[in-house]
Amino acid sequence: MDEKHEDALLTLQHAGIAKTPQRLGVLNIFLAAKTPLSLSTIKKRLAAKVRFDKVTLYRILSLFKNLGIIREVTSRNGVNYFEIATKDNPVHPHFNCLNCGMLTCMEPLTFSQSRQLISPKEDYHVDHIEISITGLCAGCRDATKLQKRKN
Amino acid sequence: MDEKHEDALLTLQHAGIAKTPQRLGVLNIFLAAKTPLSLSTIKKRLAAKVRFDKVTLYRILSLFKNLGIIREVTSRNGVNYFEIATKDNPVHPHFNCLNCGMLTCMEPLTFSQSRQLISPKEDYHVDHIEISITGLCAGCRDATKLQKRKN
DNA sequence: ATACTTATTGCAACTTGGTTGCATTTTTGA
DNA sequence: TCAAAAATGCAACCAAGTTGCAATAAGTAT
Ligand SMILES: [Mn+2]
Ligand SMILES: [Mn+2]
Ligand SMILES: [Zn+2]
Ligand SMILES: [Zn+2]
Repeated sequence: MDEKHEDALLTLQHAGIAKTPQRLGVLNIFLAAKTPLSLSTIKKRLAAKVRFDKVTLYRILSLFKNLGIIREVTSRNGVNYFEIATKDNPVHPHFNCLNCGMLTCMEPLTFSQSRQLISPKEDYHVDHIEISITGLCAGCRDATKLQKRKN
Repeated sequence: MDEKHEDALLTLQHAGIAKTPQRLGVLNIFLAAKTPLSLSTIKKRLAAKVRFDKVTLYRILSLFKNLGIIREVTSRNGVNYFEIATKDNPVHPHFNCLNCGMLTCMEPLTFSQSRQLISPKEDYHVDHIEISITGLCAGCRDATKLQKRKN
């Protein structure tokens, strides 16, 4: 039996929701992913596994998000990304390449780092802090250098 | 002559683009705003001033953004917000109330604060760091307390 | 295993946000 | 004031996401 498939089954079982092929498919995609996934990416990968309607995918993502199985990662271009939200994958900053659009996960902040971010005078109840860093990834930066050399 | 109107005129002049009523209208709305504005808010406020088409508004916002007159502020719900990008209004974190959706501007980070956020090993070229904090604003927190007391 | 109940999916229709091409109007600058 | 250039408005279009409901699949008790 597939290792990932087992994890996916357990997750749905623990959440107390039905184990449908579509949900297992989505969950396995997240479990295998190393970066946050856009909706279109999920759609493509899921299509290779199981028959599904776009409405179903929206509902599954919304359900998983509400159950805390996945979390949403906001990005510049308004496209929504998602990633798995397990205990060993706490909230962390993301790097967003302006050129290729790729999102990569960065190391989570330490407690003292995150405390520095909040001005103590602000009397807000903080739920969470999202940090997103934009720039050029290593690949795109090198490509740009080559480009410049050519010109 | 209106003070803000004057600022708006100068901004367009400096950018070297035509001074149309629609652009002046949008600019004055931004100059008067204390928080980032959503598209729908801008639309409403502009409609009270001048006749315009939605296409025009999209084009103006896109133009202003490219010229660096305004900047985009990403938010949780995928709705795009914009704020004026003058020298005395540098990039800064935002607080986003989960209950009422309100976005408020926070103090900009100091250089040492922002440097702490980047793990030195990451070989990315950083363009800018966006910090967005979610939680409950003072008003909504109090309302929640009252709610709880009632129950 | 079967039958019943409940949850989930697929489909179609619709809403909303945003884009494109082009004719009309406005602004600019001579 | 007038011609050239720029910006706007309009209509048509596209894509993303939502809703209601009937068909189907999963859970559950017998
Ligand atoms: Mn991540
Ligand atoms: Mn701000
Ligand atoms: Zn890149
Ligand atoms: Zn609030």
